Amino acid sequence: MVCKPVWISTAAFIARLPLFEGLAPEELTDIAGCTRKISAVRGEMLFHKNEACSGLFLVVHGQVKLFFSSPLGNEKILGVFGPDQTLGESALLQGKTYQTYAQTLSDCTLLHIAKPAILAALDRNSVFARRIIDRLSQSIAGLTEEVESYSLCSARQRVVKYLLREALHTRPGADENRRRPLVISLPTSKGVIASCLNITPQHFSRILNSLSAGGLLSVCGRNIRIENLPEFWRYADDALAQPDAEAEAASGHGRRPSRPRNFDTSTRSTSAAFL
Amino acid sequence: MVCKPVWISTAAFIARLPLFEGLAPEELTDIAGCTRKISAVRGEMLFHKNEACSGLFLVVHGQVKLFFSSPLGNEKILGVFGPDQTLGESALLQGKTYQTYAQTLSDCTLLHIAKPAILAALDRNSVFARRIIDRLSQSIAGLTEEVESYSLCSARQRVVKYLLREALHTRPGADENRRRPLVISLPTSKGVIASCLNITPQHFSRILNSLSAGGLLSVCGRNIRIENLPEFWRYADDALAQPDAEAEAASGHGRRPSRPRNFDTSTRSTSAAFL
DNA sequence: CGGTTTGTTGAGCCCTATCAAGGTAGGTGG
DNA sequence: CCACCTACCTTGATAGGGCTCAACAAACCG
Repeated sequence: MVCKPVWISTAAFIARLPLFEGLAPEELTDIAGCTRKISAVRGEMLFHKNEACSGLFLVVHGQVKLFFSSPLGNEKILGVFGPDQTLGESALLQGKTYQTYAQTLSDCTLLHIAKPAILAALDRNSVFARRIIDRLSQSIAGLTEEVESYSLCSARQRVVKYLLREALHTRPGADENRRRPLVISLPTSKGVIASCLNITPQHFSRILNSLSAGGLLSVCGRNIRIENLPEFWRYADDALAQPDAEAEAASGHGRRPSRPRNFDTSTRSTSAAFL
Repeated sequence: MVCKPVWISTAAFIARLPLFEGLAPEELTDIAGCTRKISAVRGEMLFHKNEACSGLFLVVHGQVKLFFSSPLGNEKILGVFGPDQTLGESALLQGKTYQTYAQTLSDCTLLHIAKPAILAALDRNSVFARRIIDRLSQSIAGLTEEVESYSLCSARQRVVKYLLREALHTRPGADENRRRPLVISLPTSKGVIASCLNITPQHFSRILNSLSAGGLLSVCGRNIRIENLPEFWRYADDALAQPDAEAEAASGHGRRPSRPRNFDTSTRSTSAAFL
């Protein structure tokens, strides 16, 4: 069912990407010259945590996961990357080591652009630099949102938000007033998605069930139909920890709005500078 | 104990910062020309979430917190920023809106550099661009680490790791083999730190107690003395959820009246089986 | 000295993880 | 075509980490 793409030249593939748009032809050929093609089977490691970063990875075809792993063997997936996406930007540009592991989720074709080529382009071309900066900023925005989700949202809400995002991604036109059911198909396995959302597969399954029981959606394998979009939005916006959809809202004990807390007069600052 | 700094020219203050190092004098004066000084009392909002970003904030004196807030009034602090640190880089460079709220934790002096000045410098000076890129990458590294912590570490471990980081920050030389106790003083209130670590103040307090009962550290107000550094490291490295250290010790004493200004070393013998 | 902010302690409960089996589905070989 | 294997997913039971609620103690401040 997955059709192997016809292989075109690396230069052509690179030139096609928004990231490299506007580079001069000779700059592109420079970069293409420092690029090598990688074919990886499913389950192959692309890089390890704490490994020195050698360049930028570019997914041509297939899926790659970025993840952490604890000594106990637990793993947390930071994200899944598909065609035309890049891996390892931040490590590359910090001149440091990778912070995560990267492993293919399926057979993959990748390009690897050597570090010096990127750095050279960065120095020479301010438009390219600007584009890199945009990209890093978006990364920050995404991570920040993730932290917000973990901190302020329940697992249920994270699931709802995820589905909503996914839905709008597949059909950008569908706005919140749209009444018609919206069908989305999960981009990868449920287990992987669960890990991305920082919950266990079991819990994810139960949440989906519960939402289904509440009439919000219906599940059929990896296809999910959102039956009640407005309710979805309502749920995502509220930070209300909704009692189980079918368990009745009888116990309406909302949490007490806590006063903003803790001022302080000392001078130092906490952790390393974010933002 | 906090001494109000003598006010020097904004140009001089800016030139002093690593971020702007290497800029030509006229570039610096350009930037200084677009900079205004802000004096804020404690509790003042610097910006709101979803507000358009007008420029870069620079802390001269005082502390500012970056935080999210849920409809329920719960708040999660992303970070606390002190003298010489900057706020809002990523929003600025994405050309988008702020993702967090910013509020002063104490009376503050700040500088605000208008957006166009930064963007211009970025375009003109590739060294500056490079420095911004480094900074954004560091941001990403920090946030990534944060996500890792939330995903793979218990609250206890996050506390230990935080203290360790703080300890090494105040005394960089102290390496893990050092046996001597290490005293650190928390840079801000415990409530704020708890929020940064994504736990409640109550839980934070209990964890500190438990670590104290285990002989790992002793607490006196905002001063914390790490008694057993190697054990700290061991704990931070393992992802093991250690069984409660003082389960048996609980019956020992009801409470420990804290003595002002002095560490209380007498509370208990350290012979209690830990681990 | 009273009011306010900050920190501690106790009791109870809920969300979520863990452990442990089952189902299902797709691919492979007989 | 069926048996079998290996992911992948679901379901059930149980427990525990961390939060909530509620006081109270301590420190701070004018």
